[in-house]
Amino acid sequence: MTDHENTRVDPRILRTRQLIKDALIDLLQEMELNKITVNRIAERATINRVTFYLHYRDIQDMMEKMAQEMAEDIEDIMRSATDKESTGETDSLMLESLLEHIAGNGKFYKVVLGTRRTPIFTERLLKILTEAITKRTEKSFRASSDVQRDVAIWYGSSALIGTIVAWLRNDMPYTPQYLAKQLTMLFRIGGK
Amino acid sequence: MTDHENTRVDPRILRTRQLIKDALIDLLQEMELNKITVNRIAERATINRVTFYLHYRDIQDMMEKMAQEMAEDIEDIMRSATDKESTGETDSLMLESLLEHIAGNGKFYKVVLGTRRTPIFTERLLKILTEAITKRTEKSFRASSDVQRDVAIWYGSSALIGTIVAWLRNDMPYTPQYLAKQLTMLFRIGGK
DNA sequence: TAATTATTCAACATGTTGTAAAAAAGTTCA
DNA sequence: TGAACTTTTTTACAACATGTTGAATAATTA
Repeated sequence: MTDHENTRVDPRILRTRQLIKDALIDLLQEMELNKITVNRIAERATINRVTFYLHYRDIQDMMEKMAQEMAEDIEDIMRSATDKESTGETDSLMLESLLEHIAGNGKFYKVVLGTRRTPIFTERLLKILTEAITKRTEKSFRASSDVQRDVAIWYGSSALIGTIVAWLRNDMPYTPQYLAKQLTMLFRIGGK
Repeated sequence: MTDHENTRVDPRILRTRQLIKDALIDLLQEMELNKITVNRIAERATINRVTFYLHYRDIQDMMEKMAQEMAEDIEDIMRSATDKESTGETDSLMLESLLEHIAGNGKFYKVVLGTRRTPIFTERLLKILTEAITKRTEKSFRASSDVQRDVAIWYGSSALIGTIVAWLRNDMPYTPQYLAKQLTMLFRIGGK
């Protein structure tokens, strides 16, 4: 997706890794994870099977690395949304940026978040959202409604990620902006 | 979990299937799904590997069948909660019965819902909750807040299942009754 | 161009999968 | 109880997947 590399890297490495990643995303659209082998990935990526092992320990390891990259991308996006705004609309903007990013890489996210095949990615995003909400409600949480704070955080973060997943599964029927607004409304009234 | 069988079944079949299921749950507590082989399941279940194939096509098939059984159990529970109540507190009672059932089979649910290893189960429960909420809001939905009904349903059902998962992961720090109350409150104010 | 690094090729041991046929063990029911 | 039936075990097999090796070829760098 993004680069993440400052030091000059051998273009063969970049090319090979990209081919492998594309191949995996490709295969995940077609079959369950347990049908995907290093062999198939190598074939699809038009590389030698041994080359795969020069870059990743196994498929699991590869997915963890991809999830890590995704998490870094998303954290960057959310950080810069927080930075550039000083009005009170930070979380609405954060959501909007996040959804735009997801929509912009729809093919990737539809596979890794929208299918049941790769829980690592969903897990990772849930963690990011949970942390964001936890931070956000650090001071503003009002215990008025007798709701436990941790329950409210569980509730809100799962709601966000679940809605994003459903949105992806339904091929993003709303614009990122509109969905961000909807989510902000739901999020404000409940779970806070 | 429950029986589901009216016709008399050879006790060897029941015994073997139970051994296999227990073995899988056992192994899922210890390792990722991709490390679990039919061999390991058979060893742990103290049955012959070939016997596994007399009952299930493969591990995937086995998990689908287990998820189906879980779904039937849960649907029974929710149906009887709906039946026995005529006051307006149906959904609170439904939630409470559901959470009690989950708590009562904590070891099982902690593994199949609380880990990232078996998305089929989470998926299945999400579907049940989504349908329940859809039915529940069929007439009572008020479009007052400019929130799309489908978005509200995505939001609410994901919130419910996500909270249950988090509750399991944290070893159920609240009683089913208390959590049901909390969820009902959160659910009432948001997502409707 | 020379040195370095990445990729390919061929090969290997080890383990998994799914299936088969026949023997052994357990269950049912007259 | 004993005979008929069903399930489980045993042994065996072919196909495929895994992870690693050492040596060759190819691409990049400087």
